[in-house]
Amino acid sequence: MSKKTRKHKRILIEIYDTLYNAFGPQYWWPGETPFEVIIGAILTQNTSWGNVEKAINNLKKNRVCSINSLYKMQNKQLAALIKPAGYFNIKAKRLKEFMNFLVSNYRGSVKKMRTEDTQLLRNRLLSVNGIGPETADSILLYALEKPVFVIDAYTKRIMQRHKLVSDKTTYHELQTLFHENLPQDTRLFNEYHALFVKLGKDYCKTKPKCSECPLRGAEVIIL
DNA sequence: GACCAGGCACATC
DNA sequence: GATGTGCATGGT
Repeated sequence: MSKKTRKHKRILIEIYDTLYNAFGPQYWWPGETPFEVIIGAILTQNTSWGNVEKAINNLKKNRVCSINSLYKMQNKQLAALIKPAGYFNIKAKRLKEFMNFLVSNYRGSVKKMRTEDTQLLRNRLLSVNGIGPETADSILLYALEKPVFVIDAYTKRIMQRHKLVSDKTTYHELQTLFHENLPQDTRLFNEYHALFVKLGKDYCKTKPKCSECPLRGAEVIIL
């Protein structure tokens, strides 16, 4: 192992330890079932989680938070129920696209989907209209418990602000960094990403609060 | 009232 | 390949 690689590993673990010590376990994903996690992953695209919860509660109140119900439901009706999550027309379509995918490829069974090879499944998810890299990886990690590191706006922003990666780093490059320098551990990837979001929400928004940030001082390491 | 939030697809150059 | 735009609600 090269000196540089060892450094990367050390820094990524240090960041994790720092965040974990500061915030403790985050108990992610906030969802009761794998299916609900998937719904949330699609609804939370560019949207605050509070609004997503409202939308999911609407589905539950109307007893339609299931594959069968959503598969059969009209786009228009679904859009009305998920309205609080924003982009409701496009998200209704995306949810239905996923239901079609699940029914036609895995007989509507999340469990069956889970037995699919991870790389293959990721590619198939990406081919579904409305599922991009982050949504696919959120589904793989949080709904299906595959060791896949999720990169989101917070992850990118935090890593860039601390000069841990360049401004032009792509989703794939950033993900590869975590995959190559951490043990392939679902629990670790789960907690790590959740901690990034916690840090992002509390300290690393567009207007950062750097003076109180647990990661202050970790600014000058370039990977 | 502006700005932002746990993206993605599509158009255009 | 890079860059711009539409999608939309609810909280700060």
